[in-house]
Amino acid sequence: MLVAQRRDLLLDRLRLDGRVIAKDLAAELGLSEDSVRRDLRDLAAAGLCQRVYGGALPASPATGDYAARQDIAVGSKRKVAARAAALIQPGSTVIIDGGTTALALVHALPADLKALVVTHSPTVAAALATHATVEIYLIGGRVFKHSVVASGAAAVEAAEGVNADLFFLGVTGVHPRTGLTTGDADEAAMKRALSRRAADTYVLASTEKIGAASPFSVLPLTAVAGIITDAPGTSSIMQELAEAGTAIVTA
Amino acid sequence: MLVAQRRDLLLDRLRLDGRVIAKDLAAELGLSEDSVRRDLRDLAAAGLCQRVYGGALPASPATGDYAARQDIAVGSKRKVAARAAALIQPGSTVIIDGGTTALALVHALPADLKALVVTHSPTVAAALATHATVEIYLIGGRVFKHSVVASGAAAVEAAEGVNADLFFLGVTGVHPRTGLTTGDADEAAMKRALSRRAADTYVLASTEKIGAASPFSVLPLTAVAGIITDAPGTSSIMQELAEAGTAIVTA
DNA sequence: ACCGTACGTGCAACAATCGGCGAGAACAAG
DNA sequence: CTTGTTCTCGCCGATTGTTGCACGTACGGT
Repeated sequence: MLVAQRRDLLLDRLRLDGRVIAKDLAAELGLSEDSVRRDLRDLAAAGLCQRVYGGALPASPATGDYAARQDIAVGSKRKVAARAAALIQPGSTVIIDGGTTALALVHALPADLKALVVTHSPTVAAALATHATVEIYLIGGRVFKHSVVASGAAAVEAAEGVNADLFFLGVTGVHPRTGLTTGDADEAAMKRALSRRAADTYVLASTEKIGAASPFSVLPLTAVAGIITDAPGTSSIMQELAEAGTAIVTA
Repeated sequence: MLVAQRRDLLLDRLRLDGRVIAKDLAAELGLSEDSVRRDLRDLAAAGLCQRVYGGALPASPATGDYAARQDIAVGSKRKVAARAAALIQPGSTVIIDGGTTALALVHALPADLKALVVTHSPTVAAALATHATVEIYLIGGRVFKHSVVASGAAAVEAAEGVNADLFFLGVTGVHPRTGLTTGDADEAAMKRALSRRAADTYVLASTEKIGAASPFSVLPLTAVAGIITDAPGTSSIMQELAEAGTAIVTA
């Protein structure tokens, strides 16, 4: 076991378990707690984890000194992405939509996940290229710039050949009455086409999407298996969604 | 055991095992740890692996295979890219291959160029998204990670529907006798398919490609309209190429 | 307030690294 | 055939990195 490898392992455990206990790791790896502590100290110094008494936690997203709003949005997206990633079964086929939340999902995938990811987003595909074990199938077509995804007739046609277990749908609005909406008609059609090719569709809805509505309707709320969000269930909009029978997956 | 052979073995082990331990390799090959270390050091300098205490790890695709190669001969690539961009007529349809030189071409495109760019590289497509006036058509298919392009049957089929004026072809080797070569058979087939769909094919050949050869043949030198390179025409390889009747476009 | 546990630091032993050196092989030029 | 050059390889010594242990301190639960 190389030192650098061990540190990667620590970071993996942090991502997967959300924490690391120095004593346990020392026992598992068969070395002294001192060494584990030293590693954690170094990783913390590099900003890769947060040191706590007894072990360490993943680096809190709020470590940076960015604009506060951006941090919240990023944190929200990351939470939603992490919850979405947990839904993916090894060996399954997953369709991932375009957009920033979908991109966060790519980064939240476990490093050793073996799965086939289908996407119509070149950005998602490019980001996945750095993942060791995931296979990538890219849906081609006319690329629309505002959201950087392939859409149009050719893309819909290419999507018809796909059969997936899950589809992670990104939208710009989730509203109790208008349902799931987005800003472009062609894109909405593309999202519908992808949704038809998956057994279950989950919506990636970071906080700011909840209660918002955009011009073009994608799907009714009843057409999806669940909405993944980190918005608090106590808000009136969330309660309306719950009353409408929508399954809420809390991140 | 030849030196080059030994280094290939090291890279194979890195791919297969995800790590190499200097001590073990030295014992296995029956030579001193110093030699193994020297090899690892050189490979790391070339961006092909990441040196760590006790051995080496594969270069992460994010920073290594792709990003490190990007560092190498960046000036050369940029010159070639600028010359290639000058060949594009406004209003034409252009196919752009994958790879770092192709990416340089994207950045070298005039900001006000109106053209349709067809590509099977998600990286190229994503980079083009920031361009104001260029339209993008993405060819989908199975994405191969080492070069981050869509290849395979579906991609070839999707390419059949395209008719372009120019194809900018990226290869890893340009040699007077072996012609144009690359490192993957499927990729070579894809490049041939794209070449058939364009009236003229130009090769993007930064200096380090000239005189090099890779396992799989893409096209003979006679099949392309020209080779864009910044290698000096005085070198013996370049003179051999010229004598073989290859059109050289000097950057 | 007390006690067990975790923490950090300094230390010693050991392993790995790096640069330089010289021996030997391969090769070209005279 | 001899000479000189270049490359590779193993070895040496100085340096740096890693590890476990000991000791005093800080922390958290009871």
